[in-house]
Amino acid sequence: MQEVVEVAKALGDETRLRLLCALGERELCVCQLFVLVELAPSTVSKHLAILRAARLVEMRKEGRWVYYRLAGREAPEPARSALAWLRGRLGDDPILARDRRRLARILKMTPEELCERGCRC
Amino acid sequence: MQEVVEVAKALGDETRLRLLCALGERELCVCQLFVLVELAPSTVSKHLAILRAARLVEMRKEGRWVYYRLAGREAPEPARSALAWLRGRLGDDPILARDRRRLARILKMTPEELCERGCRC
DNA sequence: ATTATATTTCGCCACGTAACGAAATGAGGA
DNA sequence: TCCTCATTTCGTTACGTGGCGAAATATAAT
Repeated sequence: MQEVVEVAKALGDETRLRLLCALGERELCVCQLFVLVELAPSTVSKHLAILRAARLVEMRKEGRWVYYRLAGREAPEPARSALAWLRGRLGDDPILARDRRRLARILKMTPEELCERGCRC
Repeated sequence: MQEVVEVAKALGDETRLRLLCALGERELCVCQLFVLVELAPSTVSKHLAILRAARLVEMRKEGRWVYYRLAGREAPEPARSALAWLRGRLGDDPILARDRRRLARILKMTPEELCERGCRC
């Protein structure tokens, strides 16, 4: 049961849902994520740690950058089915729609470019 | 999205999962529920209000007693699918197993008997 | 080696929330 | 009507959580 509680708690926050939604189609670098949600790097890092503890996302280090992606086949059932539940439920939200538009622009830059333009990561 | 956040928050608490699990098979009176989870009536009442706000349960008044049950067909999609998600995920937990045993004994009494025996609701 | 920089950890503050008991509410019964 | 009693609401307290900036960590580049 504790595992279910942890997953549900992780999903019970608007910022974390935005992050999961952004990761729906592709993996993203932390610097792309905090530019997207417009919060301090430390704040986004903490959110990602919570999602990771609930096994909803996985991470991958590449040089100076850290990439996050949604949990895959090897994730425990509660997390996997929760992601499936989410996918069906986050269709037409104005905040998420705005995020998708902003993300499209962010994706036109590589993490290198994004950070050089004074995102001051 | 706010609706999804509210449902997830409601599910992110052990006591509330125990209540939902107990309501899985049948409706129950508040006095049965707080005897089950061994918390103060006011505490259980608040948990039920949170579950009700998230549309995960419905209530029915009958005389002095109030009965709660899981939300049915007329509940909004996020709540209904969340309950379906839950059902598959709360199988073999020791706390829930204990609750089932205790609930079997509680169900042998009517709410009248339960309250007369000094449950001091 | 030293510096620069992407991310995380830590310490703090403001706010949310779970617990309780006391008081309020509301429905029956006397 | 007045009283009883099941439930909810209110007020309080302790603890959890989201936010930030500063310091620590780790990796590349010079």
